[in-house]
Amino acid sequence: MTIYDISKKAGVSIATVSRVLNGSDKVRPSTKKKVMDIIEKYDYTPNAFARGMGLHSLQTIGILCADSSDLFLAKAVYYLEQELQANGYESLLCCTGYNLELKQNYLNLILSKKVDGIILVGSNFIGTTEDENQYIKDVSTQVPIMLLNASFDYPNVYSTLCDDYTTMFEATESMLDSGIADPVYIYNSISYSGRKKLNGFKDALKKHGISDIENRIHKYDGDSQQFNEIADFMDQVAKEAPPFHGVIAADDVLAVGVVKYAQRNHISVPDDLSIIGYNNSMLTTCCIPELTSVDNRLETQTHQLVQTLVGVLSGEEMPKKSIFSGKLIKRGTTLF
Amino acid sequence: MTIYDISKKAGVSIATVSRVLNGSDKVRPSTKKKVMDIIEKYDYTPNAFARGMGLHSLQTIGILCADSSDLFLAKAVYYLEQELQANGYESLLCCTGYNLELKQNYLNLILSKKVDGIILVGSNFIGTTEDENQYIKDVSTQVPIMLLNASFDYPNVYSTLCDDYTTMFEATESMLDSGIADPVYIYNSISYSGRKKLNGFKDALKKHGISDIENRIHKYDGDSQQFNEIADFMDQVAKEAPPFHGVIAADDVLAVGVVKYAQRNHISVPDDLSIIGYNNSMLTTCCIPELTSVDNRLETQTHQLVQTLVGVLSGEEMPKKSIFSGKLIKRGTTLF
DNA sequence: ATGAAAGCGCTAACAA
DNA sequence: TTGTTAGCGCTTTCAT
Repeated sequence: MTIYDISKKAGVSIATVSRVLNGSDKVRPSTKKKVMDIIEKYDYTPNAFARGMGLHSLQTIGILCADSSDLFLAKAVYYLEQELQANGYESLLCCTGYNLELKQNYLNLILSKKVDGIILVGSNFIGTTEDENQYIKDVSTQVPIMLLNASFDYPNVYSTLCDDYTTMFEATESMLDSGIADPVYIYNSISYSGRKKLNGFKDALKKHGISDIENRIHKYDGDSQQFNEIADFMDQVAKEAPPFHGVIAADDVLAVGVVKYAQRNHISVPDDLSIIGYNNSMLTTCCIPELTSVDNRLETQTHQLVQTLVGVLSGEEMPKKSIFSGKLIKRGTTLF
Repeated sequence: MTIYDISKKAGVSIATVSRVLNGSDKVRPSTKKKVMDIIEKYDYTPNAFARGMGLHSLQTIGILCADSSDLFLAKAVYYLEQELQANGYESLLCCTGYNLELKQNYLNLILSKKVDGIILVGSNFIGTTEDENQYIKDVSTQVPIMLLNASFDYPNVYSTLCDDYTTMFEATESMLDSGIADPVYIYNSISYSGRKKLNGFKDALKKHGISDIENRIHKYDGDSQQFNEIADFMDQVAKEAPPFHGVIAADDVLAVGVVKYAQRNHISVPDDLSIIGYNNSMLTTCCIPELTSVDNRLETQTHQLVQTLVGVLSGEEMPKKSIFSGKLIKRGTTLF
C-alpha cells in the first residue's frame, strides 16, 4: 500500500494525499475527509524511509549512554524517552559501554541513521583533554548534541546539568557543621561530574581548615552492583585511613555499601557514623536507617534538556547551558 | 556528499560505488581501493533513508518495554542492546508504560520506522484474552515478534522465557521442605509470568496439603520503588493474615521490603522468618542478611532471543519457544 | 484547492 | 568487471 494506491482509490493526486498526511491546511475539508477515510480503511502508514528522504528527518533522537542498566542512567533514559515521545520524537538507544575508544564509532553509526539530534547521557562522555572531545566537535557540525549531566563549550553543543560542585560542597558543609570534622569521601567514577563532586568535597574541607585531605579520599574500583564488595572496601578504608565519623559517597550505591559496612561492624548509624549518598535513588529507602542523599533533579534536567533540544531543532535560540541546584534530602543516616 | 559525488571523483559509476559500499566481490581490487580512498577522504556516509528504501531494512530492531527504569527490564534492555549491537543491529527503544491501550499505537509507530523485528520485553505485553493479544497478531504479519519472558503461540511470534511456574514451584517446595509450613506469597504484577509464578506457589502448597491458600496470597499495589511502603504493606499483612514464618516474593524489590519489615519489627531473619526473592538482582546484596533469590537467567535468555531473531531474519528455521529453568541462589534470608 | 512532475540517494536488474 | 537505468515512496515546487 503506497501513496499511489491511496490517491487512486480516493480519486485524487498523490500530492493531495501527501498534503493530508502532513496536515496541510490547503486542502478542502471534504477532500481531506475523503482521503482520510481511505487511509483509515486500508490502515495505510507511509513508508518512513521514503518520507525521511524528502523530509530529511525521521523525528528520531539518538540516545547514547554507557550502561542503561545503571540505576541512574536507566532512570535518565526513561525520562528522556518519555519526554521525547511527548514531543513527537522517537529514541534510538545505544549503549556504548565505558570504553572511550568506541564512542566515536557509535556516534558515527547513530549519525548515519539520520537522527535529528544526539543526547549523551551521563558525564563520562566528556574527557579532560581537547583531543578526547574531538569526536563531539566533529559530530556537532551535523546535528545538535545535548549533554545530560555534563558540560562542554562548543557551537551546537548544549548542556543540562546539576551544579555538582556546589551541591557537594554544601552537602559536605552540612556534615561539617553538624560537628563531624573528619569525614571521608568515597567515589568510583572520575567523570566530568565525578570530578566536580570531588572538588566540592575538597574545597569544603579546605574552607573548614581540615588538613590531610588526600587521605580522606578513597576510590572504589570494584563492581558497582555488589554491595558486599563495597562494604569490604570500607573495611579496608577503616583499617588504613585516619578515623572518620562521616562518609560522603559520590553515589547512593556506594552509600548503601557503607551502611552495610556499618551494620556488619555494629557501628551505630547515624550516632557514630553519618552517611550521605548522591542521586536520591530508590536505594535510599532500601536500608535502615534510610539514606540521606542528594537529589540532583534528574526529572527536571531531562525535561529541560528535551525542551531545549526541541527548541534548537525548530530553529529557536536556546540556552547553551542549563544548570540546576541539587538538594540534600535528609533521612536517617545523618543527625542534621 | 552523495554517491554521485563519490562516483564522479573516483571516475567510476554509481553502481560501482554502491558495490564497494555493500561489499560486493565483483569489483576489481584496484578500483575498490580507488573508491574507498575517495570515500574516506571525504568521510562519506551513505544516506540511510535512501538505502533503506532500496534494502527494505535499516538493520534496526524495535524494543518495547513498559518501563526501562525498572531494575529487571533495564537489565534486559541492556543485554538486548548489547547482543543486537554485536549482531549488527541497532535498537529503537520505546517505553510504553503500563497502559495496555496505548500498546497498539506504539507498535504501529515503531513499525512505521521499518524495523526488521520487534522485541517485547517483559510479560506484561501478553493479555489473558484473545482480544487483548490481537494487536500482536496484526503486527506479526509484517515482522517477527520476539517475546522475552512471555509466551504466545502464533505464526512469526517467538518466545524466550524462564519456566517461572516450575521454578517458583521448586522454590516454594524448598521452603516447605525446610519445615516452614505457613509461607505467604506477595506479588505486584499479574502479568503472564506473574500468573505462572503465582500458580507455582499455589500448586506447591496444594501438593503439601496446605489449606487456606488464598489467604496466604497478597497483592501489593503501591509504588514498587518504595521499600518503606512495601514494609508498611507487610505490617498490614501480618496483622490481617494467618501467621507466617516464610515469605516468597515475586520480585526482589518486594523481598527487600520484607527484609525491611522484619528489621523494623525486630523479627530475626532467617531464624523466625525466611524470605525468598525473585530475579537475583543487585538488590540481593543490599540488605543484611543477603537475599536468597531465584535467578531466571536473564543474560542467557537475551542471548538466545537475539540468536533466534537473527536466525529468523536470515530465513532460518528457528525454535518457536526457548524455555530455560530458573535456579534458586541461596543466601542469608533462608535456613536451607 | 489541486495536479503534474522533478527530484531525494540509493539498490538492483540488465547490458555491455 | 563495470556502467546504464529503472524504480523505491515520498515531498515539494510550480502550474493550473
